[in-house]
Amino acid sequence: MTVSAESRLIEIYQRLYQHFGPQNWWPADSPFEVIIGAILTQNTAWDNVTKAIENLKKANVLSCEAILDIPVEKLAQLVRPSGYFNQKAKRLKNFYYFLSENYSCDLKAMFTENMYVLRKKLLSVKGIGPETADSILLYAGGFPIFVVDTYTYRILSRHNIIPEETSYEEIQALFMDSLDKDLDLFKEFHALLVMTGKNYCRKKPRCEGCPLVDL
DNA sequence: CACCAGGCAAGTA
DNA sequence: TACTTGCATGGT
Repeated sequence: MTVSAESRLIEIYQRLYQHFGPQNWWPADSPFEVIIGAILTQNTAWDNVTKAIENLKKANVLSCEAILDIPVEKLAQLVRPSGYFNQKAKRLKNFYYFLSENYSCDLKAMFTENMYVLRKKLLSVKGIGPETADSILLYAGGFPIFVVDTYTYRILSRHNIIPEETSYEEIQALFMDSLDKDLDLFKEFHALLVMTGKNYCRKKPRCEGCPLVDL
């Protein structure tokens, strides 16, 4: 990694923060809701996720035990607005089964684990990949780990800060090696990248003809 | 009508 | 290992 890449990230953060201000992510009332949202928002617009979470609230399905008790078909209907509802109902079940078996449904107990040990365990749950695991660790668990998503990749590659083929973990390491390990910084930076990432067109590889945001 | 959204797992060669 | 495909609703 180059020194210039490090300073570019810090510069980008300063500009985004000055322009948009604090985002106060994750938008949720509790760590429980953060985890639900992290699974439901996979490749899905957040507005649809809020509808699904509203359904869960109305049905009073707001605990580890409730998720495990409700039939998967009913759970699927409740989360239907978030798309991929059959898959996501299973994924919610998978995570809360994992939480039940290993930590007696106690999130605080789970978060006493070492960050990277827990990350590996989360990745072993079917339906939890790198971004979902890191979102849970950062925004529900308060661990200083950086969340990488499609916008993060898109912005960095468009501005030629990283090559096209850079992996998730490489991008994550770039941020974590460049920035102070500050929880609020990690939370805000990821949120700001999502905000501005929506302004980038999706075409590959270098989005010929598409304007870049002035970072 | 087409395209996209805060991914991930499973199948194929 | 390196691609490809299925999953699916709702907004623009």
